[in-house]
This record gives sequence, structure tokens and C-alpha cells, in this order.
Amino acid sequence: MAGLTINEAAETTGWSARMLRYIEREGLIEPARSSSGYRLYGPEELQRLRTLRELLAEHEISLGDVGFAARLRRESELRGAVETWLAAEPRRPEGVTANDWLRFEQQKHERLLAGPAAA
Amino acid sequence: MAGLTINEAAETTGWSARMLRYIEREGLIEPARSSSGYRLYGPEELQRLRTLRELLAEHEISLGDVGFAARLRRESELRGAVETWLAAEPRRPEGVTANDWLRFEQQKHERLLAGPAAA
DNA sequence: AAAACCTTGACACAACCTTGGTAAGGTTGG
DNA sequence: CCAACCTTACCAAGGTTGTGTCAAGGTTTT
Repeated sequence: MAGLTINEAAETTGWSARMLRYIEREGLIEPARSSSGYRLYGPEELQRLRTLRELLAEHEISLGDVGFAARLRRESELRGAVETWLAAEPRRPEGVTANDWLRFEQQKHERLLAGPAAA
Repeated sequence: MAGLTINEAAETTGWSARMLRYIEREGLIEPARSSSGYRLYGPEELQRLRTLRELLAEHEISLGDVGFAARLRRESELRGAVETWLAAEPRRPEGVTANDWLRFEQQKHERLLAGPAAA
């Protein structure tokens, strides 16, 4: 038996068994499974569950937020699109007219969306 | 009058005036204000509003998600904490015992949370 | 000064998120 | 073989999101 079952893991991490399943569905921590389908939490998963608790407690964020951050890390196209949008803050440099800037930003965005080149 | 008022901006961007206020409260797009408090949307804001629409339409994400990404970009300590947690995927390299890895990850996390050094 | 805007604040509502519970059924250990 | 677990799949309550609408009051335009 290589790992704790879900209720044991809940015990040592402070999460409820229910929440461990929810966290899994969010794509955050997916434990191994036994041949019969039981979840088996190893030391790494247990530690990650504990630090996840700290992370949520210390900053004003939700599980969904962490899930989205994980998604950003996996889906490079999404990450690129979001970064591009965020990078286009309305802080245009001096000496550049609004229209020039606008055209530049628009083309940059189109370039990025056009090619599935991101990595 | 340097900019469109909220209903004019709504007209050209496809958002409702209500949603423009909502988007502002989410910290995503904060237009300038006239001396009497009217929102004034410039070309950059209008373009960002349009690309925001595309972003949401093309990927399965919410306004709150984009707001969280914006927060990650602004709050470096939060970004560091989330990145550290995500980076600790349970894919430990061969030849390293689980305990070694665990200790390493834990210390890394503590180091990062300890100092407000992030930038 | 009246019409046509804008502001914030509130009520409303469907759809979803977060969590807990419970039920029907498979697994495991004594 | 039976108690004590595990699994998935639902129901449910309370909070959040996304959106509209309306009210009371200031501003701009004609």
C-alpha cells in the first residue's frame, strides 16, 4: 500500500475528504490510484496539500484562482493571450500618438492569435 | 472633451454600460474621469475593451480569471508564492528520494515566504 | 430650465462555486 | 463474511458572478 487513503490524507492535511476530491477535479493535485481505484496520496501530495492550505490562508485567493494559474502554466496559447492583453496597459510612451500605439497593439495581438506558435 | 462617455463607449465596444462599471471594479480597465466625475474612455481603453471581449470569447475564462492574472502581475509576492507552489509538481527527478525532495521543497517555500525580497 | 446625459447605490435573478451530506455499490482486512 | 473503508453520483444551502433595472441626485446641452 504505497500511500495514504483519502480519509487518512484528509486527517493529516486538514482538508476534508470532500475537498480533496474537489481539489483533484480542479486539476491541482491528482493522486495515484490503486488497482481498484482508491486514491493513494504520497508524501509529495501531502506536502503540497499542506502548502496549498497556507497559500490560500496567507493571500486573498481561492482554489479556483490557483486552478486558473495552473491552467495558465499548462495552456501556453491561453497564457500568451492573457499576457498580451495585460501587457497592453494604457501607459503609452511619450511622443507616440494614441493611434500609432493602437495600431501597434492591435497588430501584435493579431500576430499572436494568428499563429499557434507559442510554446 | 477627451474621450467617450460610458454609453458611447458601450456602443462601440459591445459591452453594456453596466458591465463597463463592473469591469472597472474588477480592476481591469479604469478610464480617466472628467472634473465632475464622468468616465472618459480613450482609444486605448476602447481597444482594450474590444480585445477583452475576444479574449473571453475565445478561451474558456471569466472576467475574474483575468482579474486574478492582473493581480498576479501587480503583486509580486503573491506571484512568487503561487509560482513556487505550482513549480513543486510531484515529478521528482530520478535518484532523489521523496524525503530529500520534500525537505528541499519545504525549505524553498519557507525561504520565499520569509523575505519580502520578490520583485 | 428642460431634456438628456452621468454618478453611486440598491434590489433582483439565473447560473455557477464551494462544501457538506447521503445513497448505492465495490474493496479490504480481521 | 462483516465492519469499515473506498468509489461515483446526486441533492442542497449559502456565497459569488454576471447582468438588468430603477431611484435619487449632479452635469451638460440645447
